Amino acid sequence: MGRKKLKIWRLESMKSRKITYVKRKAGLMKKAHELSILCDVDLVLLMFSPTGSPTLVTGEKNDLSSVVQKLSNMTLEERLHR
Amino acid sequence: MGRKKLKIWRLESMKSRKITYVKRKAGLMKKAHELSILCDVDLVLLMFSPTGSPTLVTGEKNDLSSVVQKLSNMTLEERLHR
DNA sequence: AACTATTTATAAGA
DNA sequence: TTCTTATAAATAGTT
Repeated sequence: MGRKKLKIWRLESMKSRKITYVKRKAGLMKKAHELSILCDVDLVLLMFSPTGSPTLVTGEKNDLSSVVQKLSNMTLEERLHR
Repeated sequence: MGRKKLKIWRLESMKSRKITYVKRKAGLMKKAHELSILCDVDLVLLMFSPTGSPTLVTGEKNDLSSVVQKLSNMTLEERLHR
């Protein structure tokens, strides 16, 4: 989107990275939330701004630790069967 | 996007949820990866399909546990100062 | 912080 | 179920 096609590599200036982060973070949060609602799935999105400020998005049902735990358990189970 | 505007609430049929999950998951993963590259930030995206299959996306530098740990530490620090 | 030209994602359909 | 395409949505550069 936008006036010109953007190449996906690290933006040179910190100023650009901050501006782009704010814009794209909003879009990503919206998309993550929509996916969790539409498809009724557990989801966690954790990101840190260029200055280190954290943002956490989770679906309706579960918090960060329980979802991470869910993955840990599953990975463990899968390991037992492979 | 798409031929018609979609209302954001739980899709009725499991079939729809599965189809929509596959499509939107791909978009969300792409966006998450782009954000981490463009803005050079740590990021974790963890989601489960309607049938429970997990997908994990992380930025280049960090894995799931280190990023979750980073948040834990930060939250702890912030609590100490509030 | 708001605008808008343009790119990108995707809901339906094939 | 993979591909197409009309349309909605996101956003890069601008103001």
